[in-house]
This record gives sequence, structure tokens and C-alpha cells, in this order.
Amino acid sequence: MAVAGQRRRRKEERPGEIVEAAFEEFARAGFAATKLDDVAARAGITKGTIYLYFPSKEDLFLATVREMNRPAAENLAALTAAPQGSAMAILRTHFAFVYKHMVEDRRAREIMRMLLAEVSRFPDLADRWRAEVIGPAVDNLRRVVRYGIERGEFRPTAAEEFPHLLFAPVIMACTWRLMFGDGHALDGAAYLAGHLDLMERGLARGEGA
Amino acid sequence: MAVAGQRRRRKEERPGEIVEAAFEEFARAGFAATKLDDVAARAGITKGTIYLYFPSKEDLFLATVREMNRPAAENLAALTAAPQGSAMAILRTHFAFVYKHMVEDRRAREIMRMLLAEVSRFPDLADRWRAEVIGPAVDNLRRVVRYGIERGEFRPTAAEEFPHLLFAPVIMACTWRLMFGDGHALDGAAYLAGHLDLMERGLARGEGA
DNA sequence: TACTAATAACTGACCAGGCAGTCAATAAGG
DNA sequence: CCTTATTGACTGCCTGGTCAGTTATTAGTA
Repeated sequence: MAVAGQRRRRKEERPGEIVEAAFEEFARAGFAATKLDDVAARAGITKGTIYLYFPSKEDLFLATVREMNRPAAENLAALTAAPQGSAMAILRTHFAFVYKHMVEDRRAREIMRMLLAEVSRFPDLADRWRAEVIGPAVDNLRRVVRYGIERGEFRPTAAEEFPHLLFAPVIMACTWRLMFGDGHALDGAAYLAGHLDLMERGLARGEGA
Repeated sequence: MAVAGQRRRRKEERPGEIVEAAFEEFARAGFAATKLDDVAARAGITKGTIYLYFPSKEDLFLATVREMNRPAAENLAALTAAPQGSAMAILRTHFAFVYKHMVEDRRAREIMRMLLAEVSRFPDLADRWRAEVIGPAVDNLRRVVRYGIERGEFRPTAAEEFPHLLFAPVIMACTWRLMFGDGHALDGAAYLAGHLDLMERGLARGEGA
């Protein structure tokens, strides 16, 4: 938010500032209800300036979602190393990381809300998201489950076909918080610990097998 | 969708038909992007008639969400009977039911989308939904878990504090389908079976305890 | 250093179209 | 023929998008 009054030329910083402001407005009100004048005001500029950098409201929205997704896609890459050691230990650190980045980070949550709300208007957005973020995440998780099974640490379960079952509590916490606000947030260490505990017992090879 | 041409007076049926049409339009486009002319056209009437029965677009939206929620709230009541027999058996029938009504029923899914998308515009909507639908569902689930623990069938787990952990795969399937469309739907019998299997092993009292 | 010219980032006033909400006129039905 | 459900044309506001003009900044000149 620039100081009012003085006019400045800042070709380099503008796009980022506009996207940042747009994210806040789109997350709050949704695509249709967001006014570009409000976005401009939040970025400390006027509506005309937005059109110097983005050809239309739709393009601004697409750019915003893509930009906000970038860190998720990048962080994901760090998780695809070849597994070694206890599979359960890998899952522990994996989910600790995922909670940090999907439940506690407001941006990731709001992206989910925006995508859910606007899929009908931007159909390819969800497809891209699946291809670039969610798909790899699922594959990654599946790899760890397989590794655990091969290693004799886990029994064979549907989690191999549907790693989503393991991931589900993350989405639940995410959705809960989106729906009922930070005040009723569900997570915290106890929730994660409970998730991991149930998962461990659910996956573990039985004592007598 | 009435036949075009003839004009009819149907005071009794109108509100229901309008709400039905409004649901389709709101679910498709969201609150802000929905045009009352489109709702009217879908209901086979004109915009003016809507205002005979609903004072504003916002009121129509509220009525729509409330109306679509009614079956969920009613069905829920059937599940609150005093538990008896195997706790796991109760959970099985419970989740079979819930999948039918939250994942396979398009309406329930779309309601979730609408609520998620419009919470910032209708803050009390989510609160009411929590108080009347979700809250009781969570309590109900918690009761079953407690019953299983008291009965010695389940070990004490975080599922007592967070029944959400058990419910999470439902939300996951729901969200997945909302996001990626029926074509990529995740559910089916295998998913539910896998969910139940992991849950059973996760909750079960260990062999040697 | 000071002054000028050229460039282009930025503004703000302005349309044009769209849509929520209104109401006098119309016609269905008893 | 009287009541009232329904219509559809109308209004006023709102907002995405435009563009001629303004001004910060840089390059060039003395």
C-alpha cells in the first residue's frame, strides 16, 4: 500500500503488487463480486494501471491463481526424493510439512476456495492444478505407501490405490477452517498427532502376520 | 420448465419451483454471477414473479440453501438412535449412508461448494450449518466412538476428540468430485471399503492389550 | 550542474452494457 | 366481473474497459 499523494513509476514491482492485491480481493469476494477499483485501491494505484499489465479481469485472475500456486509446486519437488528408512517416519515428516503448508498457510487454503468456487468459469484451472500440484502429491504419497508395503512395514491396503485416504484429514482441516473461520480452527498438534496415530495403526502389518 | 406461451396462476407451486431453479443457477455460477432473469427463465416465469415470493436476491439465496439443507438435517435425525451391538457395525452402516448422501448426491456437494464460496457474504450461513447439520453429525460420530471405547472394542484415540478424522475421507471424496468433475470421481465401493478397513484397523484395540 | 527534450508509466474522467429491483397494465380463474 | 398472480417494459446504479492527457524519469546538451 503506497503512500497516497505522490505518483511513482515502478514498472518492475507493479505486476507483483497488483497480483498480491488481487489475491486478497478475489479470496474475499470471489471472482464476480471483486471490483477492479478495489484491487487498484489496495495496490495503491488506479484501475487504468491494472490494464497496463493485464489485458482483462479474467487474465488477472488466472495470473493470480498461477502465481499463488507456484510455491506449492516448488515445495512439492523437494518431497520426491527416493525414500529410505522407515516408511512411517517418512509419512510423519511428510504430513508435518503438508500441514504447515496447507492448513496453517492461509494462502494455500484460499487458493482451494477460489478453485472450488470458480471451476465452472475456469475449467482448465482445476485440470492444471491436478496435473501440476495434486497429481504429483498423490503419486508421491503412493510411492511411500508402496515402499512401506515392500519393506514389510505396512500391510497391503486401499491406501495404495487411494492415497487420498491418508491425505483426507488435511483436506478436512483445510475445509473446516475455510468454512468456519480461524476462530473454530480444528488443527493444532493434537489433530496432527491423532491423524498420524490412526494412520500408523491403520497401515501397520498386524502383530501375528 | 413450463411450456412457453400460456400463462398460469400457481401460487402454491411457485416458491418451490423458483428455489429449485435458483439452486441450479447458484450452484453453476455462484451468487454474484447468477442473473435473476436466468433463474426466472429456468423456472418458466419472469423476473417480476420472483419478487412476488422473495424480497431480494439475497433472500432467495438464503431460502435456497436452507431448503436444500433440509433433507440432510432430517436424515441426520434418523442416525441419533441409541447405539447397540458392534460399534464398528454402526460405523459401517453410518458411513455407507453418509457416502450416499454426501458424495453421490450432487445437491449435497453443491451446497458445500456454495457455502464455501459465499461465507464471506453470508457469515451466519456457515454458523447455522455448523449448528444444525455438521455439529450434530460430529457429536453423533463421537458418541459411537465413545461407545466403542467403553465397550472395549476400540482403543482410546484422538478420534474421540476429533471424529473429523474418521469423517475426513468423505469430505475428501466430496471435494475431489466438486473440483475435478464426475469424470474423475474418486469414490465407488473400493474407496468406501478402503476407508472402512483403515478406520477399523486404526480404531481397533490391539491384539495383545 | 542546470536546463531541455523525449519517453512511457500512470491517471481519472468517461462510456457502454448489464442487471437488481419496480410498477402499471394484463389476464387467469373463480 | 372482481380479485390477484403474472407480466414486461422501465429505471438507476454499478463496474469492466478505454483513452487523451499528465507527470516522473532518463538521456542528451551546454
